[in-house]
Amino acid sequence: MNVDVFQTLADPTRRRIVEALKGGELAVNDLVARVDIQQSGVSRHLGILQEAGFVQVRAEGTKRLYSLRPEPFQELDAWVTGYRGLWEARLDRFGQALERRRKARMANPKPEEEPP
Amino acid sequence: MNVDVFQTLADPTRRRIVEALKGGELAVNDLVARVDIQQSGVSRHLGILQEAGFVQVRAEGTKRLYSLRPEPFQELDAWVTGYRGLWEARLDRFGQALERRRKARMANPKPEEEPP
DNA sequence: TATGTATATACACGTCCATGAATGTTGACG
DNA sequence: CGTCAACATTCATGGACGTGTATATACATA
Repeated sequence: MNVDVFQTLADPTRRRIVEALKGGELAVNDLVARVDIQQSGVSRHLGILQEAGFVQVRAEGTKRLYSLRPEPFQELDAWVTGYRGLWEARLDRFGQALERRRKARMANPKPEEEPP
Repeated sequence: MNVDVFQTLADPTRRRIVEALKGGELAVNDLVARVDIQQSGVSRHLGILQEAGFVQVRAEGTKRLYSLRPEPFQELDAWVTGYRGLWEARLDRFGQALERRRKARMANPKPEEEPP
């Protein structure tokens, strides 16, 4: 977790891996199929992503299933929050009303399922 | 604007410049005083930030006043929004209530001033 | 016009890093 | 135990990039 979030996300291949994992956990070979680099490269990128806290691993037989972890994204969200004033302050009243409704929708995208 | 947002933000010196500009527009020499690299380096970083859409320039005599632009931050915000489900979906009902109140506060930090 | 200040650009250098090829390791299964 | 499959690791290499030094450009002022 000592590696920088932005530096980790700077590589386009790493972002493609992260976006592929948005749909749920995937094995290394599945990722190799979606990112057009060698398997060794994917493994190294996954190591970097893991060290930065972006992914976690789960062994299942010989396969290693990688999935996303929320922490670095929260960190990124907190960082960009410090700059929201750049555009939110410029919204007029009508725009602010729209914005509030958009946020309400985002906080409640669909009726949430029951916790287990 | 053809340069990648993450790649632009990957450099720590560039982030220090951006954070220094959060307080408002600054001349190049002011930035040199806050970032411990040479003036030529600051100018080159500002060029990169400008090409990526992060900053804009305004000439005043021989000085060039740089200030932030909202677009790349909005782009970053939109990107991380695609991953908010990673932690928001895991909140239980109590946490969700807290989260909604936090968002309401953020959408309405204080009574907004009148537009000019 | 001459001089100083503010900023941008050119050039060279060293370092970091993403990639491919090859090899190592571990688990499954006959 | 031998073989195959899935994945990690090592090594070498080419390219990108941040930095400093030096130089160029533009503006202000005497």
